[in-house]
Amino acid sequence: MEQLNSLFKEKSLKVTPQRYAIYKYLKSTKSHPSAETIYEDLKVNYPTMSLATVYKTLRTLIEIGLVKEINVGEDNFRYDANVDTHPHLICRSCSRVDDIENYNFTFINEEAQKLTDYIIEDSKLFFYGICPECQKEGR
Amino acid sequence: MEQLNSLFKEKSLKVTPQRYAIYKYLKSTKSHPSAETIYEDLKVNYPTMSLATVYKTLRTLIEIGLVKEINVGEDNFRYDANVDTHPHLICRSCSRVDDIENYNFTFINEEAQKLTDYIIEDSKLFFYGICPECQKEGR
DNA sequence: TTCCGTGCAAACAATTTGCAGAATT
DNA sequence: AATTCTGCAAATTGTTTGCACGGAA
Repeated sequence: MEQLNSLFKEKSLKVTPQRYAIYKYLKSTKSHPSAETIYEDLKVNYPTMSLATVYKTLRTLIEIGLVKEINVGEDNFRYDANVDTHPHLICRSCSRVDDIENYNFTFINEEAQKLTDYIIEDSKLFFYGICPECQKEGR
Repeated sequence: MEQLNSLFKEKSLKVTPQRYAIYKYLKSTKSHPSAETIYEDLKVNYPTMSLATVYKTLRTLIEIGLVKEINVGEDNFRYDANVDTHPHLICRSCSRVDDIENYNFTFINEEAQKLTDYIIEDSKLFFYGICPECQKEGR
């Protein structure tokens, strides 16, 4: 949360309860929720929270680099407060999205840099398959 | 086009001028167009073409595996008739999308497989940076 | 003749925007 | 006190759907 406070001060953005709650929520989960899901979950404790505020806050957090936006092939975006570049696992049966952690994939950026005249700054890597739970269910 | 003809026959789908044109267009370009762009470009020669038909055809082509859908972080999807798994380069200045070809990245699937209990079937890899043209323009 | 596809318009869903009132600095 | 943010509703945009007509098998 210190990151939020100091970065907001620096950019002269206001730390409102809504913004705080949204960022804290994203920091606390690994489920890569959509805006709608964030909204639904926060509404319980923040009954006046509006979906528009969720979207506006997410946009702000993305702009200052505290959140990343991903699209795994659905009709909506998902949000992740883990901004370290890391691969995602997407289950094509239940649509859950997991992280691959503790493994450094950044070498692929360097690998790609050798193959192109682009200046490569970042990458997104998605693996598609079947999660352990769905395998057990025989899906 | 043989792929289209034989696959369509197999699935008892009809090869209409619209479907043929959309697939031929996608096969002929490396620009990863959106549905809207495909529609605009084909309208010149197919004045009765409808955007709904473009969407329906793309859905059909995806289902039989002749086209892949990608989302590079924009508000819409882009379509690619190169269905071999290959990485994409996205310019964060002009939004163009290029391919990385002639390099096999599939080893990352195997690499990821070691790190997870998912059954990994496919992957999507996007590199973000600045394309050569935008570099020249100093963007 | 049957079935499937097209194209129009309407429907839908995700996201953005405008603005008045409210809260933060 | 000044500025920024919230929350509502309306607007916008990308995509899908329903359905009558047309055309291919």
